[in-house]
Amino acid sequence: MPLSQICCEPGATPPKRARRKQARPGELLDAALDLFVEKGFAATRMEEVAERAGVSKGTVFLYFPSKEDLFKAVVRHNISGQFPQWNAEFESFQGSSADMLRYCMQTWWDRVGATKASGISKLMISEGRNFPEIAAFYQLEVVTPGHKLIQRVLQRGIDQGEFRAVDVNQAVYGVIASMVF
Amino acid sequence: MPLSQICCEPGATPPKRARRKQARPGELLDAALDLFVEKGFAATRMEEVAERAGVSKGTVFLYFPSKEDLFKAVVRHNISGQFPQWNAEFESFQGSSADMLRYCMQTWWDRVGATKASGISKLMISEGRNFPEIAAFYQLEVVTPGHKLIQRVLQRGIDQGEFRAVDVNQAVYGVIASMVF
DNA sequence: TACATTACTAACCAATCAGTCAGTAATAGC
DNA sequence: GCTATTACTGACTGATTGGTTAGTAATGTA
Repeated sequence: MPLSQICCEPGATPPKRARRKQARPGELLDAALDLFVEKGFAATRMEEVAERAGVSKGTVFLYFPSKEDLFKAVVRHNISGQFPQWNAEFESFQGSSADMLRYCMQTWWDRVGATKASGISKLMISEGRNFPEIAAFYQLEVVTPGHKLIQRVLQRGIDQGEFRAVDVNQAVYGVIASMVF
Repeated sequence: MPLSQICCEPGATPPKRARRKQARPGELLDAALDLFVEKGFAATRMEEVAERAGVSKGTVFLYFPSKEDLFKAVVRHNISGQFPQWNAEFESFQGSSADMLRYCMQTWWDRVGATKASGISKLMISEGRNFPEIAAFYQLEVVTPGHKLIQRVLQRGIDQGEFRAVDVNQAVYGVIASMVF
Protein backbone atom coordinates (compact mmCIF):
# COMPACT_ATOMS: atom_id res chain seq x y z
CA MET A 1 0.00 0.00 0.00
CA PRO A 2 1.44 3.36 -1.00
CA LEU A 3 2.36 5.60 1.89
CA SER A 4 0.10 8.34 0.59
CA GLN A 5 -2.94 6.20 1.33
CA ILE A 6 -2.15 5.34 4.93
CA CYS A 7 -3.64 8.54 6.25
CA CYS A 8 -6.66 8.60 3.95
CA GLU A 9 -9.88 6.69 3.92
CA PRO A 10 -10.16 4.12 1.16
CA GLY A 11 -11.82 5.55 -1.91
CA ALA A 12 -10.87 9.11 -1.17
CA THR A 13 -8.65 10.64 -3.85
CA PRO A 14 -5.27 11.30 -2.23
CA PRO A 15 -4.09 14.87 -2.74
CA LYS A 16 -1.28 15.23 -5.24
CA ARG A 17 0.81 17.32 -2.88
CA ALA A 18 0.29 16.20 0.70
CA ARG A 19 1.96 18.31 3.40
CA ARG A 20 3.32 15.93 5.99
CA LYS A 21 6.25 17.70 7.55
CA GLN A 22 6.22 15.44 10.59
CA ALA A 23 6.55 12.17 8.72
CA ARG A 24 8.99 13.16 5.96
CA PRO A 25 12.34 12.82 7.71
CA GLY A 26 11.63 9.29 8.91
CA GLU A 27 10.31 8.19 5.55
CA LEU A 28 13.31 9.68 3.77
CA LEU A 29 15.72 7.99 6.19
CA ASP A 30 14.01 4.63 5.66
CA ALA A 31 14.09 4.99 1.89
CA ALA A 32 17.74 6.09 1.98
CA LEU A 33 18.76 3.18 4.23
CA ASP A 34 17.19 0.69 1.85
CA LEU A 35 18.86 2.17 -1.19
CA PHE A 36 22.29 2.77 0.34
CA VAL A 37 22.41 -0.84 1.57
CA GLU A 38 21.11 -2.21 -1.70
CA LYS A 39 23.18 -0.17 -4.17
CA GLY A 40 25.96 1.52 -2.20
CA PHE A 41 26.55 5.21 -1.56
CA ALA A 42 27.80 6.36 -4.94
CA ALA A 43 25.25 4.38 -6.95
CA THR A 44 22.25 5.66 -4.99
CA ARG A 45 20.70 8.72 -6.64
CA MET A 46 18.94 11.36 -4.63
CA GLU A 47 16.01 11.22 -7.03
CA GLU A 48 15.56 7.52 -6.28
CA VAL A 49 15.46 8.23 -2.57
CA ALA A 50 12.84 10.89 -3.22
CA GLU A 51 10.80 8.59 -5.43
CA ARG A 52 10.80 5.77 -2.89
CA ALA A 53 9.72 8.17 -0.16
CA GLY A 54 6.97 9.52 -2.39
CA VAL A 55 8.26 13.07 -2.79
CA SER A 56 10.17 15.07 -5.39
CA LYS A 57 13.92 15.45 -5.34
CA GLY A 58 13.75 19.05 -4.14
CA THR A 59 11.98 17.93 -0.99
CA VAL A 60 14.87 15.72 0.02
CA PHE A 61 17.17 18.75 0.00
CA LEU A 62 14.62 20.59 2.09
CA TYR A 63 15.25 18.15 4.94
CA PHE A 64 18.88 17.17 4.31
CA PRO A 65 21.34 19.71 2.92
CA SER A 66 23.42 17.23 0.91
CA LYS A 67 23.81 13.58 -0.01
CA GLU A 68 26.58 13.20 2.56
CA ASP A 69 24.40 14.69 5.27
CA LEU A 70 21.61 12.32 4.36
CA PHE A 71 23.99 9.40 4.71
CA LYS A 72 25.29 10.64 8.05
CA ALA A 73 21.72 11.01 9.27
CA VAL A 74 21.02 7.41 8.22
CA VAL A 75 24.03 6.20 10.20
CA ARG A 76 23.03 8.22 13.26
CA HIS A 77 19.42 7.08 13.06
CA ASN A 78 20.27 3.40 12.74
CA ILE A 79 23.56 2.91 14.54
CA SER A 80 25.50 5.58 16.34
CA GLY A 81 22.42 7.23 17.84
CA GLN A 82 22.13 4.24 20.16
CA PHE A 83 25.51 4.68 21.83
CA PRO A 84 24.35 7.14 24.51
CA GLN A 85 21.76 4.64 25.68
CA TRP A 86 24.24 1.78 25.60
CA ASN A 87 26.78 3.79 27.55
CA ALA A 88 24.13 4.65 30.13
CA GLU A 89 23.22 0.97 30.48
CA PHE A 90 26.89 0.19 31.00
CA GLU A 91 27.09 2.67 33.86
CA SER A 92 24.12 1.21 35.69
CA PHE A 93 24.65 -2.47 34.91
CA GLN A 94 24.71 -4.57 38.08
CA GLY A 95 25.41 -8.15 36.93
CA SER A 96 28.69 -9.86 36.12
CA SER A 97 30.94 -8.54 33.36
CA ALA A 98 30.49 -11.76 31.42
CA ASP A 99 26.73 -11.24 31.44
CA MET A 100 27.27 -7.66 30.42
CA LEU A 101 29.45 -8.65 27.48
CA ARG A 102 26.85 -11.16 26.37
CA TYR A 103 24.16 -8.51 26.76
CA CYS A 104 26.14 -5.99 24.70
CA MET A 105 26.73 -8.46 21.90
CA GLN A 106 23.14 -9.65 21.90
CA THR A 107 21.84 -6.09 21.80
CA TRP A 108 24.17 -5.14 18.96
CA TRP A 109 23.10 -8.20 17.04
CA ASP A 110 19.38 -7.54 17.56
CA ARG A 111 19.53 -3.83 16.78
CA VAL A 112 22.21 -3.73 14.08
CA GLY A 113 23.79 -7.05 13.07
CA ALA A 114 20.51 -8.75 12.19
CA THR A 115 18.92 -5.69 10.54
CA LYS A 116 19.38 -3.81 7.29
CA ALA A 117 21.75 -1.49 9.14
CA SER A 118 24.43 -4.18 9.00
CA GLY A 119 24.68 -3.39 5.31
CA ILE A 120 26.04 0.01 6.26
CA SER A 121 29.15 -1.57 7.72
CA LYS A 122 29.77 -3.57 4.56
CA LEU A 123 29.21 -0.40 2.58
CA MET A 124 31.87 1.43 4.54
CA ILE A 125 34.37 -1.36 3.94
CA SER A 126 33.89 -1.23 0.20
CA GLU A 127 33.33 2.47 -0.45
CA GLY A 128 35.07 4.16 2.45
CA ARG A 129 38.23 4.74 0.47
CA ASN A 130 36.40 6.77 -2.17
CA PHE A 131 34.68 9.05 0.34
CA PRO A 132 37.20 10.10 2.99
CA GLU A 133 34.83 12.56 4.62
CA ILE A 134 32.27 9.84 5.26
CA ALA A 135 34.93 7.32 6.30
CA ALA A 136 36.22 9.75 8.93
CA PHE A 137 32.70 10.36 10.17
CA TYR A 138 32.04 6.63 10.47
CA GLN A 139 35.30 6.07 12.29
CA LEU A 140 34.47 8.88 14.72
CA GLU A 141 30.83 8.04 15.38
CA VAL A 142 30.69 4.27 15.09
CA VAL A 143 34.05 2.51 15.14
CA THR A 144 35.71 4.43 17.94
CA PRO A 145 32.68 4.53 20.30
CA GLY A 146 32.03 0.84 19.73
CA HIS A 147 35.64 0.01 20.39
CA LYS A 148 35.63 2.11 23.57
CA LEU A 149 32.47 0.52 24.91
CA ILE A 150 33.75 -3.02 24.53
CA GLN A 151 37.06 -1.92 25.96
CA ARG A 152 35.36 -0.63 29.08
CA VAL A 153 33.37 -3.84 29.53
CA LEU A 154 36.51 -5.96 29.26
CA GLN A 155 38.46 -3.67 31.58
CA ARG A 156 35.67 -3.85 34.14
CA GLY A 157 35.84 -7.64 34.02
CA ILE A 158 39.59 -7.61 34.51
CA ASP A 159 39.43 -5.07 37.34
CA GLN A 160 36.87 -7.20 39.14
CA GLY A 161 38.96 -10.34 38.70
CA GLU A 162 36.43 -11.99 36.40
CA PHE A 163 38.56 -12.04 33.24
CA ARG A 164 42.22 -12.84 32.86
CA ALA A 165 44.43 -9.76 32.40
CA VAL A 166 44.87 -10.07 28.64
CA ASP A 167 45.77 -7.16 26.34
CA VAL A 168 42.46 -5.31 26.21
CA ASN A 169 42.96 -3.80 22.76
CA GLN A 170 43.73 -7.18 21.25
CA ALA A 171 40.75 -8.74 22.94
CA VAL A 172 38.46 -6.05 21.60
CA TYR A 173 39.30 -7.10 18.06
CA GLY A 174 38.48 -10.68 19.00
CA VAL A 175 35.06 -9.65 20.24
CA ILE A 176 34.37 -7.48 17.19
CA ALA A 177 35.53 -10.16 14.78
CA SER A 178 33.12 -12.67 16.29
CA MET A 179 30.28 -10.21 15.74
CA VAL A 180 31.24 -9.27 12.20
CA PHE A 181 31.33 -12.90 11.16
CA MET B 1 62.66 10.55 -16.48
CA PRO B 2 59.67 11.03 -18.81
CA LEU B 3 59.03 8.15 -21.13
CA SER B 4 59.34 10.41 -24.14
CA GLN B 5 63.02 10.84 -23.44
CA ILE B 6 63.97 7.19 -23.11
CA CYS B 7 64.33 6.72 -26.81
CA CYS B 8 66.11 10.02 -27.50
CA GLU B 9 69.65 11.14 -27.02
CA PRO B 10 70.12 13.58 -24.16
CA GLY B 11 69.89 17.16 -25.30
CA ALA B 12 67.76 16.39 -28.34
CA THR B 13 64.38 18.08 -28.23
CA PRO B 14 61.84 15.27 -27.84
CA PRO B 15 59.12 15.39 -30.48
CA LYS B 16 55.78 16.57 -29.18
CA ARG B 17 53.94 13.71 -30.81
CA ALA B 18 56.01 10.54 -30.83
CA ARG B 19 54.57 7.63 -32.80
CA ARG B 20 55.24 4.49 -30.80
CA LYS B 21 52.53 2.06 -31.73
CA GLN B 22 54.50 -0.91 -30.44
CA ALA B 23 54.99 0.39 -26.91
CA ARG B 24 51.60 2.04 -26.28
CA PRO B 25 49.46 -0.92 -25.22
CA GLY B 26 51.92 -2.05 -22.57
CA GLU B 27 52.41 1.44 -21.22
CA LEU B 28 48.67 1.99 -21.08
CA LEU B 29 48.12 -1.31 -19.30
CA ASP B 30 50.77 -0.47 -16.72
CA ALA B 31 49.34 2.98 -16.09
CA ALA B 32 45.82 1.56 -15.84
CA LEU B 33 46.87 -1.18 -13.40
CA ASP B 34 48.48 1.40 -11.09
CA LEU B 35 45.45 3.66 -11.12
CA PHE B 36 42.79 0.96 -10.85
CA VAL B 37 44.57 -0.55 -7.85
CA GLU B 38 45.19 2.83 -6.26
CA LYS B 39 41.78 4.45 -6.79
CA GLY B 40 39.35 1.72 -7.81
CA PHE B 41 37.54 1.22 -11.11
CA ALA B 42 34.87 3.93 -10.91
CA ALA B 43 37.21 6.59 -9.53
CA THR B 44 39.86 6.10 -12.19
CA ARG B 45 39.37 8.51 -15.10
CA MET B 46 40.45 7.58 -18.59
CA GLU B 47 42.20 10.94 -18.92
CA GLU B 48 44.38 10.09 -15.90
CA VAL B 49 45.37 6.80 -17.47
CA ALA B 50 46.29 8.68 -20.63
CA GLU B 51 48.26 11.29 -18.73
CA ARG B 52 50.25 8.72 -16.79
CA ALA B 53 51.06 6.86 -20.00
CA GLY B 54 52.11 10.12 -21.66
CA VAL B 55 49.40 10.28 -24.33
CA SER B 56 46.12 12.11 -24.84
CA LYS B 57 42.78 10.63 -23.90
CA GLY B 58 41.84 9.93 -27.50
CA THR B 59 44.82 7.62 -27.87
CA VAL B 60 43.60 5.36 -25.08
CA PHE B 61 40.38 4.76 -27.01
CA LEU B 62 42.48 4.02 -30.07
CA TYR B 63 43.88 0.95 -28.34
CA PHE B 64 41.00 -0.02 -26.02
CA PRO B 65 37.41 0.52 -27.13
CA SER B 66 36.02 1.29 -23.67
CA LYS B 67 36.92 1.63 -20.02
CA GLU B 68 35.54 -1.82 -19.32
CA ASP B 69 37.65 -3.29 -22.09
CA LEU B 70 40.71 -1.58 -20.70
CA PHE B 71 40.00 -3.11 -17.31
CA LYS B 72 39.49 -6.56 -18.79
CA ALA B 73 42.77 -6.23 -20.66
CA VAL B 74 44.52 -5.32 -17.40
CA VAL B 75 43.09 -8.44 -15.73
CA ARG B 76 44.10 -10.65 -18.66
CA HIS B 77 47.58 -9.14 -18.85
CA ASN B 78 48.29 -9.53 -15.15
CA ILE B 79 46.28 -12.52 -14.00
CA SER B 80 44.11 -14.69 -16.17
CA GLY B 81 46.50 -14.68 -19.10
CA GLN B 82 48.75 -16.99 -17.11
CA PHE B 83 46.24 -19.79 -16.72
CA PRO B 84 47.04 -21.53 -20.02
CA GLN B 85 50.68 -21.82 -18.97
CA TRP B 86 49.73 -23.02 -15.48
CA ASN B 87 47.37 -25.60 -16.90
CA ALA B 88 50.09 -26.82 -19.26
CA GLU B 89 52.49 -27.14 -16.33
CA PHE B 90 49.87 -29.16 -14.48
CA GLU B 91 49.60 -31.61 -17.38
CA SER B 92 53.32 -32.24 -17.54
CA PHE B 93 54.15 -32.09 -13.84
CA GLN B 94 55.99 -35.22 -12.71
CA GLY B 95 56.53 -34.78 -8.94
CA SER B 96 54.20 -35.49 -6.04
CA SER B 97 50.84 -33.74 -5.77
CA ALA B 98 51.95 -32.11 -2.54
CA ASP B 99 54.93 -30.58 -4.32
CA MET B 100 52.65 -29.53 -7.10
CA LEU B 101 50.26 -27.81 -4.73
CA ARG B 102 53.16 -26.00 -3.11
CA TYR B 103 54.46 -25.03 -6.53
CA CYS B 104 51.05 -23.69 -7.59
CA MET B 105 50.68 -21.61 -4.47
CA GLN B 106 54.22 -20.30 -4.64
CA THR B 107 53.81 -19.34 -8.29
CA TRP B 108 50.52 -17.59 -7.61
CA TRP B 109 52.10 -15.70 -4.76
CA ASP B 110 55.14 -14.63 -6.78
CA ARG B 111 53.20 -13.62 -9.88
CA VAL B 112 50.02 -12.20 -8.37
CA GLY B 113 49.75 -12.22 -4.58
CA ALA B 114 52.95 -10.30 -3.97
CA THR B 115 52.47 -7.84 -6.88
CA LYS B 116 50.26 -4.89 -7.60
CA ALA B 117 47.87 -7.29 -9.33
CA SER B 118 46.67 -8.48 -5.93
CA GLY B 119 44.95 -5.12 -5.64
CA ILE B 120 42.68 -6.21 -8.48
CA SER B 121 41.16 -8.93 -6.32
CA LYS B 122 40.44 -6.45 -3.53
CA LEU B 123 38.94 -4.14 -6.10
CA MET B 124 36.57 -6.82 -7.32
CA ILE B 125 35.41 -7.53 -3.78
CA SER B 126 34.55 -3.91 -3.15
CA GLU B 127 33.28 -2.74 -6.54
CA GLY B 128 32.05 -5.93 -8.15
CA ARG B 129 28.48 -5.32 -7.11
CA ASN B 130 28.31 -2.00 -8.95
CA PHE B 131 29.66 -3.40 -12.23
CA PRO B 132 27.95 -6.73 -12.92
CA GLU B 133 29.47 -7.05 -16.37
CA ILE B 134 32.98 -6.87 -14.94
CA ALA B 135 32.12 -9.10 -12.01
CA ALA B 136 30.86 -11.78 -14.39
CA PHE B 137 34.01 -11.46 -16.47
CA TYR B 138 36.21 -11.83 -13.40
CA GLN B 139 34.25 -14.84 -12.22
CA LEU B 140 34.58 -16.46 -15.64
CA GLU B 141 38.23 -15.69 -16.31
CA VAL B 142 39.83 -15.72 -12.87
CA VAL B 143 37.72 -17.27 -10.12
CA THR B 144 36.43 -20.31 -11.98
CA PRO B 145 39.71 -21.27 -13.71
CA GLY B 146 41.63 -20.84 -10.45
CA HIS B 147 39.10 -22.95 -8.63
CA LYS B 148 39.26 -25.64 -11.31
CA LEU B 149 43.05 -25.76 -11.32
CA ILE B 150 43.32 -26.29 -7.57
CA GLN B 151 40.51 -28.80 -7.77
CA ARG B 152 42.43 -30.83 -10.32
CA VAL B 153 45.59 -30.77 -8.22
CA LEU B 154 43.72 -31.99 -5.14
CA GLN B 155 41.84 -34.63 -7.11
CA ARG B 156 45.15 -35.89 -8.55
CA GLY B 157 46.52 -36.20 -5.03
CA ILE B 158 43.47 -38.15 -3.88
CA ASP B 159 43.45 -40.40 -6.94
CA GLN B 160 47.10 -41.26 -6.36
CA GLY B 161 46.50 -41.98 -2.69
CA GLU B 162 48.60 -39.03 -1.49
CA PHE B 163 45.77 -37.03 0.06
CA ARG B 164 42.86 -38.19 2.16
CA ALA B 165 39.56 -38.36 0.26
CA VAL B 166 38.10 -35.13 1.63
CA ASP B 167 35.40 -33.11 -0.11
CA VAL B 168 37.40 -31.49 -2.91
CA ASN B 169 35.24 -28.38 -3.24
CA GLN B 170 35.49 -27.65 0.45
CA ALA B 171 39.25 -28.18 0.42
CA VAL B 172 39.62 -25.76 -2.48
CA TYR B 173 38.20 -22.99 -0.36
CA GLY B 174 40.69 -23.86 2.36
CA VAL B 175 43.56 -23.53 -0.08
CA ILE B 176 42.26 -20.27 -1.53
CA ALA B 177 41.60 -18.78 1.89
CA SER B 178 45.18 -19.46 2.96
CA MET B 179 46.38 -17.57 -0.12
CA VAL B 180 44.03 -14.63 0.23
CA PHE B 181 45.08 -14.06 3.82
C1' DT C 1 -13.94 34.58 1.85
C1' DA C 2 -9.55 36.95 1.75
C1' DC C 3 -4.90 36.92 2.86
C1' DA C 4 -0.44 35.10 4.77
C1' DT C 5 2.48 31.36 5.44
C1' DT C 6 5.07 27.42 4.02
C1' DA C 7 5.64 22.46 2.39
C1' DC C 8 6.30 20.97 -1.86
C1' DT C 9 7.26 20.59 -6.97
C1' DA C 10 9.58 20.56 -11.34
C1' DA C 11 12.29 22.86 -14.37
C1' DC C 12 16.67 24.34 -14.30
C1' DC C 13 21.94 24.85 -13.65
C1' DA C 14 26.72 23.31 -13.41
C1' DA C 15 30.18 19.92 -12.95
C1' DT C 16 31.89 15.52 -14.28
C1' DC C 17 33.40 12.14 -17.41
C1' DA C 18 33.07 8.26 -21.07
C1' DG C 19 33.37 8.30 -25.67
C1' DT C 20 33.82 10.78 -30.68
C1' DC C 21 35.89 12.89 -34.56
C1' DA C 22 37.82 16.45 -37.58
C1' DG C 23 42.15 17.82 -38.09
C1' DT C 24 47.48 17.56 -37.57
C1' DA C 25 52.02 15.95 -37.76
C1' DA C 26 55.20 12.04 -38.11
C1' DT C 27 56.52 8.43 -41.08
C1' DA C 28 56.67 5.47 -45.43
C1' DG C 29 56.88 4.91 -50.34
C1' DC C 30 57.97 6.84 -54.53
C1' DG D 1 61.08 16.56 -52.54
C1' DC D 2 56.20 15.12 -52.94
C1' DT D 3 52.26 12.46 -51.79
C1' DA D 4 49.77 8.88 -49.09
C1' DT D 5 49.10 6.79 -44.90
C1' DT D 6 48.18 6.68 -40.11
C1' DA D 7 49.30 7.47 -35.06
C1' DC D 8 47.98 10.95 -32.41
C1' DT D 9 45.64 15.16 -30.42
C1' DG D 10 42.28 17.96 -28.05
C1' DA D 11 38.07 20.21 -28.51
C1' DC D 12 33.63 18.59 -28.51
C1' DT D 13 29.16 15.92 -27.32
C1' DG D 14 25.82 13.70 -24.61
C1' DA D 15 24.39 11.50 -20.58
C1' DT D 16 24.31 11.61 -15.78
C1' DT D 17 23.44 13.62 -11.37
C1' DG D 18 24.08 16.70 -7.13
C1' DG D 19 22.22 20.77 -5.96
C1' DT D 20 19.12 25.41 -6.71
C1' DT D 21 15.09 28.14 -7.06
C1' DA D 22 10.94 30.36 -8.93
C1' DG D 23 6.61 29.27 -8.52
C1' DT D 24 2.35 26.51 -6.78
C1' DA D 25 -0.93 24.55 -3.80
C1' DA D 26 -2.22 23.19 0.80
C1' DT D 27 -3.11 24.98 5.25
C1' DG D 28 -3.89 28.38 9.06
C1' DT D 29 -6.08 32.62 10.61
C1' DA D 30 -9.38 36.32 10.57
